[in-house]
Amino acid sequence: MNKKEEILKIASKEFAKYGYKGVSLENIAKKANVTKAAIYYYFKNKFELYETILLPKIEELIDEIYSFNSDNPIEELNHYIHSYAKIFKKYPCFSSILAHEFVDNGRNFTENIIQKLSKIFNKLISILNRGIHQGIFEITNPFSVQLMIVSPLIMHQSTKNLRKRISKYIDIKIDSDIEDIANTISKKILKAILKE
Amino acid sequence: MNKKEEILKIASKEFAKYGYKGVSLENIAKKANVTKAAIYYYFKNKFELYETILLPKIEELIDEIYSFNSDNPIEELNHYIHSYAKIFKKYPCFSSILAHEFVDNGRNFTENIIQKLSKIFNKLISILNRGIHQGIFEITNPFSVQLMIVSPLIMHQSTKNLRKRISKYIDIKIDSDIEDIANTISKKILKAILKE
DNA sequence: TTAAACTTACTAAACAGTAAGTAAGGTAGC
DNA sequence: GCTACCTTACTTACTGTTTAGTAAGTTTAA
Repeated sequence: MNKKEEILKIASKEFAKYGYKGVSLENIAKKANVTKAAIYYYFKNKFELYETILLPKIEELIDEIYSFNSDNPIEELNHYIHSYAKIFKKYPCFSSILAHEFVDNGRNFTENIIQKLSKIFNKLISILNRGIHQGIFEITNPFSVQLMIVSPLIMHQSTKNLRKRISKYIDIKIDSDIEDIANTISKKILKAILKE
Repeated sequence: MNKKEEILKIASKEFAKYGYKGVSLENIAKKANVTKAAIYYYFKNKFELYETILLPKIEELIDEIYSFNSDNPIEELNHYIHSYAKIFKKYPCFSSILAHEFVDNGRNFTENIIQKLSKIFNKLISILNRGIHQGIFEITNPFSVQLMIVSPLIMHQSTKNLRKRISKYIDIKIDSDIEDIANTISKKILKAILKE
């Protein structure tokens, strides 16, 4: 593996673990067996390194979400939820980076990134609207639905260790795969917003 | 208002906004119109200041959650969810601090705090178990339910500005009170885990 | 006069970023 | 086929800033 790839690999893990501000380039350099100046040889600054990791994942999520079309809002919502799970599973760092940004109010999101996130959210809105229009969904605030979908998926990844620590005091098994969680969420959300 | 209270007031906001590591005591001092050394006069170190803010809120949440007992798991679950909403509404900084800790895997949680969080989680487990035992709840992983309850409530607070930024690109109204969200979540969760 | 409630002025470490240098390999000109 | 000169891919050693934390001194009120 060449040095640039090595830097990106280590940096992804670091940003996932500590968030943008918490990451030290010195530390990345040490773990990647290069000097800090080598990072600056490949990337203009800390933010360019960050964006190089983050942007492609957002774009892949958009592609995944928009890759499926159906007249059935239930199928569409299911695909929307599983798109997140699929990309989060493929890039575990991605959901953790998003988690850090969300609690930080997107401090390091450029306007470009905000627009891409809006595009993702727009898809959910159109799914919900069609469902309401077809009379099969209850009227629900899309922001609430988005929060109910994305935050458990994200938190599932980022609270892994915390759950492990808590389970020392409680007799309970740690849950398994993010796709299982996505299935659960998908079923529960559908059950929750379907009209009876 | 005396200086200690002023420091605590400012510090709460700062920890909520930036998380433990992101907070600068120099900055708190400036905003509270004291010197940094004044903070060290009242608090042994940064962590003691943090714990002074965090611990009482956790304890109040425990009290609130355990203040209600019923044989009806539906009522109990509803109370469990609204306990979070009540305390989060009373201390908006609390949910944001929790959010930062959760994405940080509880890096600044002492064993003491972990035990208290376990106690909270235990209540949910016993509610779910009773519901399952009475045959009215589906068998669901309590961690998933906890995530579905707490993460949207927390994220609702911490993504406020982010949602505002996104709504520039999307024609949608920002949702209102956290208690409305709690109501929505409570209804949806119940609908989701109730056996039909 | 003494204790509480601070302030001033510092230290040491960590941080993003940079300037200047260098080793290795390729290329151009003769 | 050999020298001169680039370019790529870095490293060394630094700057300036921000940080948690401290030691020693000062003011104020009982």
